[in-house]
Amino acid sequence: MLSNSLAYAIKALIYISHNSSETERITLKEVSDSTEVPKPYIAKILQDLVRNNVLHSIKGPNGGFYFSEEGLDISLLQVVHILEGPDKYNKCLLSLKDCNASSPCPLHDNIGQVRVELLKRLEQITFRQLMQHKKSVDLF
Amino acid sequence: MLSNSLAYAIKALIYISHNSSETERITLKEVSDSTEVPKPYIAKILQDLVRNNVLHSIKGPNGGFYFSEEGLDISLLQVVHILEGPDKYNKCLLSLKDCNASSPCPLHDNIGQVRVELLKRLEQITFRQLMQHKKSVDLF
DNA sequence: ATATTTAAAGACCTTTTTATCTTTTTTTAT
DNA sequence: ATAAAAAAAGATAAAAAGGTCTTTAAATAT
Repeated sequence: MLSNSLAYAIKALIYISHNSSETERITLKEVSDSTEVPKPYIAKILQDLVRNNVLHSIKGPNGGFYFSEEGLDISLLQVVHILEGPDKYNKCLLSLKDCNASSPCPLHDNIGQVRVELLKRLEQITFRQLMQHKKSVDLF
Repeated sequence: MLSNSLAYAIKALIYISHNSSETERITLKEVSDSTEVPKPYIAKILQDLVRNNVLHSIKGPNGGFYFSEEGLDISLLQVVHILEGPDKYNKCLLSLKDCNASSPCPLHDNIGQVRVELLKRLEQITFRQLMQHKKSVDLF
């Protein structure tokens, strides 16, 4: 239901949210080791998130990735938009061009409700919330 | 949210459900023309559905695809299982092995509910229902 | 200044999904 | 029997997703 890359990103971000601050950065190696996502692959994903200001990073000794205070309030939906584009959960389930509330496709009212609910929840969930989840501490 | 192939399959099946019977078969060409799915691609999908008894087909002149009476009661979930395998909407959103109600991952209770609702609806919807949808007549 | 540590960038490879083309098999009408 | 109509099967190609490797750039400690 969620892509591989998105699930990896969420795991990595939860890990970083727990362990980082502006002064305590997490290295790529640590993220890769703890989340068990291949290093070059998670690197690509994190680079993308840094470019889009979800995370910050600093190079060199004692460098690494960290969440700023504001970053923690980024929603899952924003991460989806960055990694998969804005259309991922936002188009007609049958890819019809003229599907809408007044002229709905046969799935629009039924499965479409689920899609809308998914969007709503993705928008509500932030990393500040996720990091408070009890399991997220020993996820890794 | 749904794969390309699955959306194609659903469109084709809705079309066939409207226009076929054991004596009136729909040719591949007609399906391809009406749904605007490339012929060889929709052929592959329909073959798969025939092998799995969702549809029936007959070769030769006046041949084609048709839904049997029982076929119309096949659920969308069964089609998902055939085309995408049983795990598609059935595993932990973060792909954790030990994610369950008593030890849920951080998405389990929230996004997981949406997943369960999706499964429930996919299971309830049959082609007999979909063919009664008003738009499904002039979908194509 | 230099060496070391670390992320960034870019080239490359593999697998899966999407799509096309060609040949074969089956059925029917003549 | 033969020709035509149609699906089945299989081989191939293109694009996207997933994954790896190497080089470059930046920061820090010495």
